[in-house]
Amino acid sequence: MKVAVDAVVFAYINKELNILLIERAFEPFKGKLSLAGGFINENETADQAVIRKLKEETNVKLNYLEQLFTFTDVDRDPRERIISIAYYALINPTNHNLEANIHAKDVNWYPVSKLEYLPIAFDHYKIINYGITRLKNKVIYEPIGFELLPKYFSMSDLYDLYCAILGNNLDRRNFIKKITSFGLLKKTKFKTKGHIGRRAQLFEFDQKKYEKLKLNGFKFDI
Amino acid sequence: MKVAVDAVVFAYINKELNILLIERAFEPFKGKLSLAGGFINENETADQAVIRKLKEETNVKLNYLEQLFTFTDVDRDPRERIISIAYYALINPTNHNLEANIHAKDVNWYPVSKLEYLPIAFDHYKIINYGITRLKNKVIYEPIGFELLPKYFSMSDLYDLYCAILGNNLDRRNFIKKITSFGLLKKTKFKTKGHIGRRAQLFEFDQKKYEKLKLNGFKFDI
DNA sequence: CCAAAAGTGTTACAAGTACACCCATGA
DNA sequence: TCATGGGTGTACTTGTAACACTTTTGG
Repeated sequence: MKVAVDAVVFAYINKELNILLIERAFEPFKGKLSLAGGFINENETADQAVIRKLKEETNVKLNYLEQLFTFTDVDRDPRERIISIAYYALINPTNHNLEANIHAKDVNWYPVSKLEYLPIAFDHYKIINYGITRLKNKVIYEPIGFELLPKYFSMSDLYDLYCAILGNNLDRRNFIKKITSFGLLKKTKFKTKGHIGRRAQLFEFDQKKYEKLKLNGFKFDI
Repeated sequence: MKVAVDAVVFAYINKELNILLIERAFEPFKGKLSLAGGFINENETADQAVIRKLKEETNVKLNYLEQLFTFTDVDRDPRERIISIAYYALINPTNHNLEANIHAKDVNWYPVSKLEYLPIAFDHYKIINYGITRLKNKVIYEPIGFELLPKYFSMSDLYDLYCAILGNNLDRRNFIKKITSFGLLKKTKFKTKGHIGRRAQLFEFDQKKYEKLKLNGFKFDI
């Protein structure tokens, strides 16, 4: 019995949630798309294996990594019994430019909205959907959305991101009112530029303040 | 690399949350307490392995089973590299009488409140705490508490259970008001007996109605 | 001056919280 | 008749939801 890791890697590109998939060069499922992943070495944890494999296969750097679920169906790999410890990861725009990566030949971003039309290998479609569900649930009560945005972002960026993840049922004013009420966004001295329309104030998420508040029982909740 | 399962099995006994532990007969950690579990066979899923091992080792029957987390620290077992897919399970009073079980010689229930004083083997203390945290979080937004109670239960049973799990910060009247408002408790024709004081109405959880409501977007939430 | 995106408050309604007394029963 | 646990309602506070116009800016 072998043990592998697989990672559902999310990025926020062109106002859409995207995931990272690799075009397989060999059988089984040659030419189809699969998650990044691979076997765990004897001397590393599963977390370390994910980070190593993502570096090897795609050269992306992760902002956030969390274990998702372990898939153990007996026939999930046609070759032999392989158990997969699945993860999901978030990366921000500084790190998701694949052009800059040497190893990224057959690695690409695919919008979540188009997944159903793609040929996805193994049980990875199931794993991806599990990841999307977890992200939707978690983004509501943990401030992990910021890991998908650049360090400085506008309220509109943040609002659009939440709409992209959750599916548009948010009232813009109420969203801003609530997120502002936590006092976790530091106003920076910067504004957006290079676009039409009014310039937006840029903010920065105050991670340290969040850690402190959390210790005192504060719960982030959109 | 070997793959095992371990289960944090919860029962509600004497108004306290208890977990099932086995006294180890052999080294390593001989005489210490460990979770029920064991290796996964080549032809079974992890879920099936948990059910099989619990039957073999403790003969208890599970009401609810859910994967918790996969623990992969390199040195978590002193003998060799063993990855553990941890589960938590809930069982109700019909099934938690260990006296009736042949294999249950060194298997016992231990109140969660006394865990810190017990000698617990491997990284199982960590796994148990992970399980307790998950149970606390999940019992709030999924109706899994009922799996710890007998089929027919009183409002006081339910209230006491939630207090035992969450730690007493509940207002009795508000709790009953809320849980009643869902309309998921069927009044039975039975009442408690064999105790002093006024007799309590017994209720039954309406699983089918819950499934239906859930499809329509209903969210259980204490 | 126009098109585009940013920014900003109020009101109505729903939900949550705090709180105390009477009832039924068997011993 | 008393001790024990069961059962119930209201007022207040807080949070959520719905909703539209003005401001800034570059072209």
